[in-house]
Formats: sequence, C-alpha cells, structure tokens
Amino acid sequence: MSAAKKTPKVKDTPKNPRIGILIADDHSVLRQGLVSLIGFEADMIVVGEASNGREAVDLWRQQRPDVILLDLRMPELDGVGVIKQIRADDENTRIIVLTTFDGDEDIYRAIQAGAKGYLLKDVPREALIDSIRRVYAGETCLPVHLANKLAERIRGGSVSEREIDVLKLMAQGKSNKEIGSVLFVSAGTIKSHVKSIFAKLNVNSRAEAVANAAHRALIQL
Amino acid sequence: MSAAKKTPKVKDTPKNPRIGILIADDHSVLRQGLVSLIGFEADMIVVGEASNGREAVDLWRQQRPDVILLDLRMPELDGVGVIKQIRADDENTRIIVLTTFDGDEDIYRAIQAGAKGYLLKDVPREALIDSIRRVYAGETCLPVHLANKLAERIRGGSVSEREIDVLKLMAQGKSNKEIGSVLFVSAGTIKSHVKSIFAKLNVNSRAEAVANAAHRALIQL
DNA sequence: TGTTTACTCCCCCGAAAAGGGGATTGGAGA
DNA sequence: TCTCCAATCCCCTTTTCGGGGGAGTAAACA
Repeated sequence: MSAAKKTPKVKDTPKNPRIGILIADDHSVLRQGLVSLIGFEADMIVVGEASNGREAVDLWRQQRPDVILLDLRMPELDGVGVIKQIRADDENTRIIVLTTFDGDEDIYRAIQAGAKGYLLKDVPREALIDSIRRVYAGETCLPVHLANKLAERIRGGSVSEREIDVLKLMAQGKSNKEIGSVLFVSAGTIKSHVKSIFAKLNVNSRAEAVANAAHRALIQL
Repeated sequence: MSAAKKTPKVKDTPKNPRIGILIADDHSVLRQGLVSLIGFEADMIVVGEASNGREAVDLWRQQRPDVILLDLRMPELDGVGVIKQIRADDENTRIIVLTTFDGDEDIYRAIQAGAKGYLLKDVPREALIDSIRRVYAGETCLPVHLANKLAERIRGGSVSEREIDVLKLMAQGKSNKEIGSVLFVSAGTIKSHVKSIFAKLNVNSRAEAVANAAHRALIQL
C-alpha cells in the first residue's frame, strides 16, 4: 500500500527518487510561489502544473505524482470533483488541499472526498514543506483549528441537501411559497425546512441564516 | 511630480536603476510567487516583503519603493488603511492592489484611497509584469470588467455608512425594532433605511439584501 | 443661494414570516 | 425488528416585513 508502488515518474536520478508533486491552482502567481518554494527542497520536484480541475485530473493520469497540492476553488471542475475522480482511479493518492477559505463545509467535503491534508494559503513555508513530507509518508495532516471546526461541524448536526437547496433560494430573497414552487413542494414543507435550518444553524431569521450559511460555505454568494 | 524624484534605494548599478518593488501580502506562498516572477525581470527588483499592513507601512518608509504590490485583506492593518497612510506621506506613490476578491466595495475603496492599479490574483504573469511597468510609468491600470464594476457602482448610487450599519445588523438576524435600539433610533427609521437599501441594491427581501451586500463586500460575514 | 442627500420620524395595510403544536411516509442504521 | 431522522404536510397565533404614501432637519454641494 505504499504510495510509491508505481515507480515515480521522475526523469532523473533513479537511485535518489524525489517526491513528485502536482500543483493545481488557477492563480498563476500562487503556482509560481509553490514551484519556487518546492524548488529549494532537494527531495521534491514539481512534475506538473494545472490551472483548472480538468487539467489536474489529466496531468495526474499522465504523471502519477506522489502528492497533489490542490486548490478547491477552480474553474472547469472544482477541487472536490478532482479528488473524487482521482481517488476513483487510485484511492491511495495523497492529496493536500491548499485553499484560502476556511469555511466548515469546504473542509468537510474535501476530507470526506479523501483529502489527506488541508492547509490554508497563509501557512509559513516550513509548515507547507513539512506537510508535504508527512502526507507523502502516509500521515494525515490538519491544522488544529481546522480539526476543531471539523469536530464542531460533526457535533452541530449536518444540514441536509434539501435544506441547502432551500438556503440557496432563501439567499435569492424568495418567499416560502416561491421556494415551494421551485422545489415542487408546499409552502408548509418549506416552512418546516426553514425551521430546522434555523435550529441547526442556531439562528432566528432568514437574513441571519443566509449570512451564517455563507460564512460556513454551505452556499456561495 | 515624477515618482522617482526620491532617488530609488536600489543598492546596485546606479547607472541602470531598476523598479524597486515592495510586496505586502500575508500569504507567504504568494509572496514567494511574486518574488520569483519579478526575479525574472531584469528591470525590477523586490526591495521588501511585508506580511501585514503595519509592516508594509514601515518598510515603505525605510525603502521608498517605486511600486507597491498590496493585498487588501491583511492582519494588523488592512490594505485600504495602508494606502491611506502611505499616500498621506507621499501622494505620488504607485500602489497596485492585488487581491483575490472582486467585490465592488473593495475595488471602490481602494481606488478612492488612491490605488493606481487593481489586479485579481489569477492574472497571468505577463499581465502582472506589464501592469507594474505601466503603473510605474504613471498610468492607471484596471482590468476592463473591474472598471465596469466601478462604473456600475457609481451609477447605482452608493450605500451610506448608516445603511451599512443597518445591513450589518440585518445580517445578524435582528429585526427593525432591535436594530433601532442598537442604533438609538426608532424602528420606523430603520424601516426607511431598509427601504432605501432595497432600492439601492435592487433586492426585495432582507435575506437577499444580506447575500447581495456580502457579495459586493459591503459587509463581511 | 438653492438643491441635493442623509437621516430622522410618521401613517396605513396586506402578506409573509416566526414560533408553537402534531402527523405521516420511507429509508438507514442499531 | 424497532428506532431514528429526513422529508413531507397540516393546524394555530403573534409579530414582522414589504410597499405605499408624506415630511422635517441639517449638512454638503453647486
């Protein structure tokens, strides 16, 4: 079950294999930063750069990197989609999510999908390099406050898919009746959903629910 | 009124002065990316790196760079604050805002405060380098869609400070009466504010107003 | 100077939301 | 199997919202 069972596709020095890394981020400046940082490490090498999700999957199939640094917010195919596709092919792939936002929902979905690490982009470089080595070694790597958020998210009871549908329409200013017509159920049903949403988010108005849900990245605005 | 009236503090080659650049961003990876990218340009040099707003102002005072690449979201002192402080000292300073978000309000406030350029972090490297040269040369540099947003924002009529106060409290789920008590005015007054907020944001419910305001970065969630 | 604009306050009224209760179905898990 | 829970629907009441109108003050701007 070693990650390197498929001989790493590093073109040189077969006697000193380096950790092959694939970078997937739509921000070219950030990609450059990662390439540059990793370039300082003798035991690592960047084997590919993708600027969107589809490219990331393609490059992964070609290069079979040891570790993937993945942004969640990307065009074409988002990070969670990338994780799912890649792990459908090889569930041992080491994926580190590297993102700006720390909305609960993003973390949760990434970890659910099989990410082994989750870092915020403001990590100092040592922590980043350290995480790559640890995830490559098979460890799971989560900053403390993110682990806490995960725990909290599990404690708090999850908001169901249906409730998120309702939340999205709520954020568009729709009334219960309007939401009902969109979702083909009665306004009363929506009312019940709204009540349970309030309970789960611990809020007491639609406006607050929208603010809270956006903050938790349950919905995108 | 030349930007280089204060002889650039580049330590070498006085006969071939390079554009001195200060980078201010709390994401170390991104800073590294910028340093690396700028390193490829013969006519540019990074004279300092700041990881928060206060550092940025301090470094600016020491180094007097020709151009500043500035993130708006930073700890200690935010980007707009940095712009204001620096331009209070020298209103000719060339500042390029480089940020992830394109909420109308951020752009507006940065430009108001005196930024000469505004780039999103997903710009290709050529565009970034080009913008640095152009802003150094005295031009103002805004991507088309950002310029459009600015125009739209001016057309749409600005949301007043008071209205933003109301919006913030609205996002906390407070009723008109509750908002009134917090702001020491009557519920009827709040109602008037809410009405004009709806008109300005072109929405028709509190939930939608909160979503819209967050999207425009009028309020932070 | 006059005009605009932000902020404050008031009226009315119908529709919607908030908060409480209960009930049924069907599926997932103990 | 039985229990839990999501999802659906219904009842009730009180409060808030949203849309309509008008109006006064003070400050800023032309």
